[in-house]
Amino acid sequence: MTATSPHQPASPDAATEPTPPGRPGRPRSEKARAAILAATTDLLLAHGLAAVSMDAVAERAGVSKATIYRWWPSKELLALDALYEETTASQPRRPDTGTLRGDLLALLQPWGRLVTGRPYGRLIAALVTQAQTDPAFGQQYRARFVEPRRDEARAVLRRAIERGEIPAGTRTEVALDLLYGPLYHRLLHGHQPLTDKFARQVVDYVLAGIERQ
Amino acid sequence: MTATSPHQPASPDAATEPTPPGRPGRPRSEKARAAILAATTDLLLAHGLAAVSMDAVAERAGVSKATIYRWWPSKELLALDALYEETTASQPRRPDTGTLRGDLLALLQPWGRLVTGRPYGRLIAALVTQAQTDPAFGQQYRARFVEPRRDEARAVLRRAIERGEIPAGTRTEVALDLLYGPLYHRLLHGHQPLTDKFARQVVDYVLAGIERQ
Amino acid sequence: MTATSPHQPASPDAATEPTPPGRPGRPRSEKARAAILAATTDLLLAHGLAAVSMDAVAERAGVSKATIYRWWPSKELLALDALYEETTASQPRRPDTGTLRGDLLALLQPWGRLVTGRPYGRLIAALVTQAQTDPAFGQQYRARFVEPRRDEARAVLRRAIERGEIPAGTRTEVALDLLYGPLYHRLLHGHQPLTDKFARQVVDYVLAGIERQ
Amino acid sequence: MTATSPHQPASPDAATEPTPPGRPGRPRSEKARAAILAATTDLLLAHGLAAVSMDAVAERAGVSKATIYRWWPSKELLALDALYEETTASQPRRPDTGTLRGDLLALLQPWGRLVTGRPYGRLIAALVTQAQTDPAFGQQYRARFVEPRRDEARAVLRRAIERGEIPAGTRTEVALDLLYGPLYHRLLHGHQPLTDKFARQVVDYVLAGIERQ
DNA sequence: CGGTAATCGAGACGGTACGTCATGTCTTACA
DNA sequence: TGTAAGACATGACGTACCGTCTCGATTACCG
Repeated sequence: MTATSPHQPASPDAATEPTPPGRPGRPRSEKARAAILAATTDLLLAHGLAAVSMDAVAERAGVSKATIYRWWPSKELLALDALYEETTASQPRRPDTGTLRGDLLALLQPWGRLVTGRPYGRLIAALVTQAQTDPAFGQQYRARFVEPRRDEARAVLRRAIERGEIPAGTRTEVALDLLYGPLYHRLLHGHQPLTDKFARQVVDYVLAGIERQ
Repeated sequence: MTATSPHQPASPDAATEPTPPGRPGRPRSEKARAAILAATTDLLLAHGLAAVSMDAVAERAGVSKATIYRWWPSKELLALDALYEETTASQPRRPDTGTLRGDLLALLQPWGRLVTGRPYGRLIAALVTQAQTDPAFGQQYRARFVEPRRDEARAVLRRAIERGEIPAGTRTEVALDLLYGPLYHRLLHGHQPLTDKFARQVVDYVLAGIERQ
Repeated sequence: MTATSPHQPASPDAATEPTPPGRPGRPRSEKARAAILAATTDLLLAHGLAAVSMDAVAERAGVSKATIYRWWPSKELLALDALYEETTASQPRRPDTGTLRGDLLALLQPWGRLVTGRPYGRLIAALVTQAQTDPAFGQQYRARFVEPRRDEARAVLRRAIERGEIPAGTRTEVALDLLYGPLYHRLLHGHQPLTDKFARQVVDYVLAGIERQ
Repeated sequence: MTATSPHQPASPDAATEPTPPGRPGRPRSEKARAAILAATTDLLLAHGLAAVSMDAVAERAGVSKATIYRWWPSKELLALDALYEETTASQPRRPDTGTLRGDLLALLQPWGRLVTGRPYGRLIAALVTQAQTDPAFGQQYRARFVEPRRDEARAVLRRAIERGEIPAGTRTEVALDLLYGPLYHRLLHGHQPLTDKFARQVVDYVLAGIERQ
């Protein structure tokens, strides 16, 4: 489900281009699309997902509720799109510092800074909550926000194996959870701060674990 | 905030005894208290926190809404109490298997089985979400569900240090996040299953990391 | 369905007293009831039934929509009650002028003045329209606004028969339609004005018809 | 306003010919016109005017909403045209039975059968309602559905005067209301059935009244 | 025969109102 | 004082029409 495909006609995973040309009917208003996403982002970062009501978004965006429902079936998926558009200015990175340690730090530390820099923790928690109840949503959420990070880190680990830096038998999937799990844990539970130093300690723990196995 | 103290009169952290004796007026109905918590637990496990409305709890418990609000200021704190009462049949354990590895497995694996055995993941996500917005609630949540587990694991690590099984300089706080973080990660994000085997792999990774540092 | 009985619990034709005493729960707000009916009457006479939206009534009455729906299932029945309360200050009359002609004029002419004095024609048309679609509503409407007038006129005709003023075999039901039908016709279709003079001409026509049959 | 003239360019009372020839541009689609009226008639007789939404008509007729609005400014005028086309298969009649009573019965009884044979009462009520609010519409409605009947009956009465069957001073306008008023009354209010017998009784009452005056 | 101009289909859009639901507060009568 | 019952203001929900609009495609005429 993306922002640029009506959800009733069920064009699953339609292209993201703003308006497929040469189609009958009035084309979609790019202005409205942008206003809706901007209004959603504002409300999201200011007061959390609970404050995002379709009425509030419609009013703030100067748009009718029907227009929102035409393109997004729920406020959760709307929030997903808004957050995605907001955060994916930062393109997927391909760090290559020459060492595994450098690469992992280049992944984890900027991510930590991003999610602690603005109240994203609140949003991620809300999205995770929704994902528990709505499996389709959960799949969307993971595909956009979780898997890309895991893919990056997995690639980094594989390159280290190819370089002979770590053993070929390394359990990479578990390592991924050991890398991101503690960061999410601190982000969501807040029992301790999520800092660059903490990310470095996590990386060092995991590297030590890898080398000893 | 506990179930047995009216929240308006602000008797912070009042004792949990059912009814302070020798007070004027009609005593609190223990029957109502139990019915409310039972109804909440039922709704919670059946359909998640979103399905817990004060109206629904009142109707199912055969109780008036005012009575619920008399003792719990929000459905979230009500859910917290209900969940606590439900899960704390399982007492805090003091595992002592003789080895650090055995102790950690005795902590993590039963916990993993508990939270995956029933739809607790959904509840934990919802409570974490609420904790992001409401700091007082967050403190309650952590004090009841997060810190006790960390305390147990911290004690286990300390005993291992005293036994000389691991170095005295071990960064125990980080280790705690490396132990529980990955489990929470899989529980909440669901990208991979949370199994006994996974818990064991996590423990082994962390132990290896500890020994190398 | 009356204004003073909740429509869900289905207490058909409950008493009209504002609040049955000695019942548990918060009593109905008489203030809200009056404000709702007043707001409805205002909107009704100013712009017709089409302008009566539940939202508009709620706002104007300073009342929540839920409160309106608790007592009236539709805006049509609300309008019915409002109009009834508005017009039934004028009690059912028992004219007795000594002659049939005088009695009939005493019924028809004031009625004609009432319905032409304010824009009631519009309302009656709207209620009649609703009555066509909703039989239950139609029965309510007739019982409140049509039958009482027919009852009055029927009584007048019967007394004239008892006095020997008109034949015992007079077809009174048809006569009632001949008396009120033309007045409704002019009120609703507006092809000619509904005046006192017209009412008098109708009465004279019908009296002449009665005597010749 | 007729179906065959665009209402914006304001060609008041334009001819009904399908397409004025010798004009630039694509000619009006007769197919669309017929489909729109047919769809409207279907909806009208099946569920009443309230069920006639522009969206519904457009979908059922396989036509775009813009095309409807191009030719009819409101669903009420659309319904008027549809109803007119539907009912004016029955041409204006010129009854001549030789007697006034026969002529009047020849007018009233078929009309009664027509309007009770299908749910026209509902439509007439709805149109009358609209006529109360929109004077221009009211004029259209009367010109098409009310005045023609009155014209017929008026002609019948005048011929009776010329034949010397009734007095020259007969108040014909009032008589017209006495003839049609009761029938409309029963049609719209439904308190008693509108039958041939009732029409006959009305005619007899009025004839008796005429002769006595 | 190409240009002009009116239609038509499709459908997106800003609005308004619908009827329902949950929240948290309140008012009463009873225990 | 505590409780059951239940009325209330508030505000969001998701849907349905309204009347307007912007497209591209079609179909006549007129030069």
